[in-house]
Amino acid sequence: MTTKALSIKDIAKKANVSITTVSFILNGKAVEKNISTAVIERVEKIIKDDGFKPNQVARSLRTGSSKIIGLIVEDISNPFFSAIARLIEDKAYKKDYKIIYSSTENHPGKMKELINLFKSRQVDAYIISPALGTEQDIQGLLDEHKPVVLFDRFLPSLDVSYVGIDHVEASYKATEHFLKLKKKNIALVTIDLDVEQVVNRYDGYKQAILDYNGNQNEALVLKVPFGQEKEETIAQLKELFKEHTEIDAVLFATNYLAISGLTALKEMEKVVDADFSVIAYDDGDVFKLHTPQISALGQPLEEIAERIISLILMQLSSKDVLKTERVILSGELIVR
Amino acid sequence: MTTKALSIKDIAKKANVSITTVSFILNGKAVEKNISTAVIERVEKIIKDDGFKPNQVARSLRTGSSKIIGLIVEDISNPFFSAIARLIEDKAYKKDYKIIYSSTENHPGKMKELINLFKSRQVDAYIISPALGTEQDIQGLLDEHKPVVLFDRFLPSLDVSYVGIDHVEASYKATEHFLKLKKKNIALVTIDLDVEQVVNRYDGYKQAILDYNGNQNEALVLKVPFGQEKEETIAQLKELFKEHTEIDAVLFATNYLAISGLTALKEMEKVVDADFSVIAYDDGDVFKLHTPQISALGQPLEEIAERIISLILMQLSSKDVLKTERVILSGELIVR
DNA sequence: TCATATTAGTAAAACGTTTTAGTGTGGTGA
DNA sequence: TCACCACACTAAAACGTTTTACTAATATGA
Repeated sequence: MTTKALSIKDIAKKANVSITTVSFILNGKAVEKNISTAVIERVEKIIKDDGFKPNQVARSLRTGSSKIIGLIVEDISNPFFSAIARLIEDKAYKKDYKIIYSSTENHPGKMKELINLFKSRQVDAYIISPALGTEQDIQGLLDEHKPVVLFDRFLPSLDVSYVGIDHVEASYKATEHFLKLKKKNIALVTIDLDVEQVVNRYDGYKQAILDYNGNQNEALVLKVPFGQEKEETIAQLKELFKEHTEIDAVLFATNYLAISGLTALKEMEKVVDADFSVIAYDDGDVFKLHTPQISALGQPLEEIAERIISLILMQLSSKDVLKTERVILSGELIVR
Repeated sequence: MTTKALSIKDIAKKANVSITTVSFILNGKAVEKNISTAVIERVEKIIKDDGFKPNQVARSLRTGSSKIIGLIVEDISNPFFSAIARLIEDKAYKKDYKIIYSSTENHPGKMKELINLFKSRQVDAYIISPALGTEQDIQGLLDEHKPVVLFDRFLPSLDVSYVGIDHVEASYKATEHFLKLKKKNIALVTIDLDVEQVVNRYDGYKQAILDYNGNQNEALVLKVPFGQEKEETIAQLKELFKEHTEIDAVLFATNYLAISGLTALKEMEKVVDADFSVIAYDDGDVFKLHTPQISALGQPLEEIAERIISLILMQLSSKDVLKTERVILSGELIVR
């Protein structure tokens, strides 16, 4: 039963033509290369009847390209990333590209390893949600003129294409919403990381309070250490809410912080209501089904995926290096 | 800046040895092949200093294996699958295997396409959560003696390894829990699909009611059409709950059905409480944070991933075809 | 001293494609 | 009739490895 896979040679033999001819036909170069329609049809019939599929590995070796796009995210099991992955995969598939992915798991060395691994597999393009300190690794790809698109997180020191949302605007909108509801003591729960998209969320929050002459109080800004255990975060949050009973609104800067926050509140038996409002970054079933429903800053997942893929495909289909493009989309405040 | 990647030839030239020698060293066959330690050290130093990484594509072409495992699921953005994917990826990575994945999206033809694509990429092994009607495709892989492990869903007609949980037992446990709480009218919300793991959930439910002399009522079993739009499902559920006000407990047979169910209840303003209990299949933050908290049948994700990978690796490392193994784990009823 | 082992390596084929540089035939124009 | 071109196709190199079969030199045993 173990039949060795057919090769182009078998097809050539069967059709009584050369390997070259079969290859031309396979690659749609038949007319251009003056292959007669009779031969084309004969060969195509055999290919179809025998179900011959060219060996992509050999093809990659020869052409240097693989029709594979590498996707590197921090954690594929984060709903935001898995949703994006699914959408990207779907769109890429339609253009005959496959996705090979990996999670970096906040492990600093892993990015370099992954990039090397992907390179040795002759991956054609890279879609990366970059961790801190991976600038050089990504610059390496750019130096080799590989198509690269960053998303979700941006590295300002790199001249590279990017798709993401305007985090200043998004957290401004959320904070503004609180202020219009006459909230006086708005807390921000964010992470302790000096990267653009985190800083931006903080900036939008601060700017809104400033513009509305709100109550500025650094004590209400909690910066959770990056990568900290969930239990620890919950404990910290409980303390915040206990110490600062004046808090009447909280903006959580990531979806998992919001989940930890809601867990903390639940454990404290503190309810979310008109006197204590919450907005979460990224939307999800958890927030929709929560009692009461939780307002959220939704990211336009479909559009993010669409833009990423079209940037990648443009670079892939162009002979020369295109100039980088930064796509900044708007988050949507979903008031519940 | 565009430096062509180094090849084994460059290393050989630089070290003044043959390509063969470098290859032997790279593959740890140096001593076996009587290469002197002096040469080994010299070559290894050059490899390290120059950061040479062998081209995996060429290696695959020659050896016929790729160090890639294909993962095929219905939808990577389903939290159950993305959680498993993450765990599998992590464990595979440690053994130097990478994952290439795809979602079949309930599209019947896509499985065959994907398998062909993966074959043409010389994927070494397959981890599949099979959709209905894909028996022949998977049998094709078995015929070629490719390592295959199914998970989550099983295809009884195939002699293939499998990792999953005992769904009869799980839904029995859930239903039994309801019965011990003196529930009289226990509804089951499941999907209208004639596959083992779905039928099993139904069987466990029925058996428990039988064993406890409970109230058997087919009208309380809702079989939602597979692949139906969420809105439609919610409407159906509302109708069920409206028509049958006697229902005092509901077991949802999948996580997304539970989410639709909770949404329906929320929209009807019907609360989950002592008089109306709910158990969801698969655990998640949604259920933990729900008010009240929702009991769930948790699957041992870590162990499932562990078992899948170890089955795959065993098959991969064995010369001959191993006999198939079916690993049936227990789901855990998390009472909240 | 001669045959034989052992040591330390290498040349070349093979994996399955793509692509460059041909080849041989028949037709056309002058 | 000769030069040239279009047409229809092909031989062989190349991509970067692994692996088989070999060589040449030295060591060993009788």
